[in-house]
Amino acid sequence: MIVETEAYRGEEDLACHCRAGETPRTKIMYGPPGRAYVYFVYGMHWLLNFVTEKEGYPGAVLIRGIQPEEGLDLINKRRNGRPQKQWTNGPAKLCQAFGINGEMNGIDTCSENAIVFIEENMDIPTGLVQKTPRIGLDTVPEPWRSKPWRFIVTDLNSIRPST
DNA sequence: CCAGGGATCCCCT
DNA sequence: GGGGATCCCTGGC
Repeated sequence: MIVETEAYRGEEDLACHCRAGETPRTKIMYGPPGRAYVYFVYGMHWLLNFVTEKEGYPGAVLIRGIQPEEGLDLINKRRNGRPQKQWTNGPAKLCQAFGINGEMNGIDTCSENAIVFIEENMDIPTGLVQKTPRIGLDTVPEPWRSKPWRFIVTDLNSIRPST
């Protein structure tokens, strides 16, 4: 279950990779929605996004946190035996947990046999979704640094009782 | 518990 | 040539 996301939208959004226009790195974001945009940061981490805007207008949603429901043994192994709370509570952590890397960049997540896809599960009440500024934008000018385009599910226990 | 810094490399300037 | 949509370990308190 996806519990934390961030939105990046348009070349005018100076926090978005597309601020530099269409380049080999960003071209996926200019394509049709539903594709995976997977990129590499800090020399060691992969981050997963889903393209969200219509073809020709760049935009994507970064997946920053998930709650795993299946494959816990595999995730535990991939996360190197760390405490369960640290398995998928970060954009690079969940990519490691899912085995997501640059080979998945650009795949159509809506196609029949996509290895990365989103499955509709339940509606989360908007009252349980908190909005905050996006993370890691210390060098990004205003107003983009403060745009409340990060979304986190609060009070997870009211959706799914803790085990 | 929190703050600080190193790891490490692709892409853009 | 430099910075980055991060993570993890260390040291201090």
